Amino acid sequence: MTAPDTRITLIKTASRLFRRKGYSGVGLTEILTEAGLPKGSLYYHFPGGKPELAAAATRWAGAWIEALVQRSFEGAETFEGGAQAACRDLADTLAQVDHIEACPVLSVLQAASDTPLLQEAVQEVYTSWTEGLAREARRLNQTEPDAAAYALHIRLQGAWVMAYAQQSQQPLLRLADEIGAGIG
Amino acid sequence: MTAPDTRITLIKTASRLFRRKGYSGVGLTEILTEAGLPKGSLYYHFPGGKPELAAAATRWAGAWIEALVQRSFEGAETFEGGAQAACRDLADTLAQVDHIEACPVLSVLQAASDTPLLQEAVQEVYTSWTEGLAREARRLNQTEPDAAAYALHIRLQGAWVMAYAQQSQQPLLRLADEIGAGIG
DNA sequence: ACATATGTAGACCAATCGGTCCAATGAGGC
DNA sequence: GCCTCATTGGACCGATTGGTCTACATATGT
Repeated sequence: MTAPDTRITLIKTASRLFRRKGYSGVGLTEILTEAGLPKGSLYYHFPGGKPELAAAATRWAGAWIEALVQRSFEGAETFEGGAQAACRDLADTLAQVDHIEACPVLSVLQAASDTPLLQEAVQEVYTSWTEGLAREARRLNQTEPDAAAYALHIRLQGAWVMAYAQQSQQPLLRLADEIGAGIG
Repeated sequence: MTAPDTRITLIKTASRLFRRKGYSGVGLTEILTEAGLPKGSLYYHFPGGKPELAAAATRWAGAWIEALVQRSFEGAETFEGGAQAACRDLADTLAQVDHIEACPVLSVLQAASDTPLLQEAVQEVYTSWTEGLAREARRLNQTEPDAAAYALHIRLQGAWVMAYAQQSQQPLLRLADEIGAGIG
């Protein structure tokens, strides 16, 4: 396996497992077994160990979701329309496997309180999401684009939590409907 | 220490630690040390071990938050007013200590995927919250009370996540303002 | 052909994990 | 005084934790 492949394999595997059991719920051995790699590779690519791997996984997953949302907004002509599309695309993506997975960033958040590296990574991703949404809001001539972006971010977060807890895409679809109906 | 005291001490201590580090991030030894109790007591009161303790802690914390929100709604004359009060009361409660703590139910959620006892407890609490809010919505003659309750629940969840990530009560206060301004 | 650098492979470590088990304690009924 | 039963105290267990260290494979440049 070539070097860059090993790195990205570790990141993807770690991210997937963190989403299922949370940062502290996954051991290095489990990650390495699933990735089919020895411990030496991990500590070669991530000398900082588990926290550094998790920070990289958080940023990688964060960028992936941001790209997904941005794609949803591409065809939209209003901010509301884009927001609805984002909710539905996210719902569909989550429903592609039998188990609804948690937000990869959230799944790592509760371990961030005593891991500065993770704290930084999470805040960076969240900030980037809000800014990305605000950019779309401005592009679509939304009044108060920053407030609208922030509000949407929060609702997506909340709906995803509920979707994960209930193991159903319904909360996200319901959010899309609410946005369409203009429910505050 | 009398029997009921021991039980509630364990629940409170566990809930507090789970909020900081998540279910998997806290060991039984840490809980017992903080509680000043031996292992025998834990397995006497919670024969099911850590999962059973966590389920009890989730329900206890869930009821506590539900009571807080209900109190916020008591003086309200509109659903929006009650929602604003709930956001602000929650923000104030979280700001009473230097560190903004996570939602106790959320802090246990990511461990629920392979722990049926926890899965049940979390779903029970979330359902109870939504129903409680819906009751207030009906009392205050909100049109579509169920939808309004669900929407508020989701926004509170999301805002709390952001508040925890940013270690600031601002997201919750901002949500209160949005509700007042009628931003969708 | 040889030296060097880049990764991989995995044995090994102390510390901690959740859990089990039983002896000691102490209050209440008789 | 004694018996009983609820509860506490804590030693102990095998498994797993994150992390370290060294030996080895492979590729590349000369």
